[in-house]
Amino acid sequence: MRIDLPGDFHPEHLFRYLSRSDKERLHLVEDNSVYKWVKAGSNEMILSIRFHGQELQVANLLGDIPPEKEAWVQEYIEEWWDLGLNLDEFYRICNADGMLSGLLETLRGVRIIGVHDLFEALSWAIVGQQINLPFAYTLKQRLVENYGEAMEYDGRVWWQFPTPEIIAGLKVETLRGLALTTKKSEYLMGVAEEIGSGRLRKEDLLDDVDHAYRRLTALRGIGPWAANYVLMRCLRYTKAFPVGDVGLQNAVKKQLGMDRKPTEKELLELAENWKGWEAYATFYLWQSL
DNA sequence: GCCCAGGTCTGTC
DNA sequence: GACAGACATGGG
Repeated sequence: MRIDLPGDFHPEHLFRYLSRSDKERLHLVEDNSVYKWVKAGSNEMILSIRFHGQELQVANLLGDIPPEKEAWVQEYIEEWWDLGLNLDEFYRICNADGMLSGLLETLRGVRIIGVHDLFEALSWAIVGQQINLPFAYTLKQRLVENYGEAMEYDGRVWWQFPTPEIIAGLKVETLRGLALTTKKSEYLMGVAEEIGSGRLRKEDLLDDVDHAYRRLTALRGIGPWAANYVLMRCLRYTKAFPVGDVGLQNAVKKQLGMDRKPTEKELLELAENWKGWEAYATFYLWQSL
């Protein structure tokens, strides 16, 4: 099947982002294609997504894509790469902003790469707090390879992120053994329990960003940064804004040639120009590093 | 060895 | 509400 791409889409940005760690186990980038093992209800597929001009050619390595699942596949990919969003308003904001206008020259067309699964997004936010990104990927790899489901196909091992049920059933000491801190282990298991029990569901967070923020920050281990990170990457609110993010701070420091990181107050002042598109501004600034 | 890393919680004032 | 200290480990 085929999926049309937005006119300004540049796959090299996507490839760069998806390839940024060799510890990533949840998708594979090779040649001109992206591969991912997905479950659509009772159907399992290894999607092969190939870039061909302004369209994607999508296939299933495990067989055909069932006709009744085509819409699911299209929606899955469009949500993953935010293909359905019109960025014209964001571009106008960039062009009117001294700092962002420069970024637009190289990044135009870049879209926020999403994380479908709420548990995975929250886990990544918890794991990645206050550590460098390479180490965060190491921890994620350990979680996936120890507690995720594996499948062998075509001489490779394909992985699913661990389910909340599995993680909730572990012991703190076990997760400590992966080099997670005691606190992070507790946070992870708490979130796993909350989602696994059905008390926290992604679909309940999609309508109202303020409600979603309150619900997320009520979880132990999820503070303002992590909540906004999840609002941005998983729930796709374009106004989510992880102000406390050190990557964002470093990007602004670099763009403005500052000799120190900007304060939160300074960031909020800059963001006055980005109303409604703070998440995209943040993502573009991340990409500028 | 030192500083920093895609922060959050807890206790104190 | 503001602020300091603890958390704990890896990367540069």
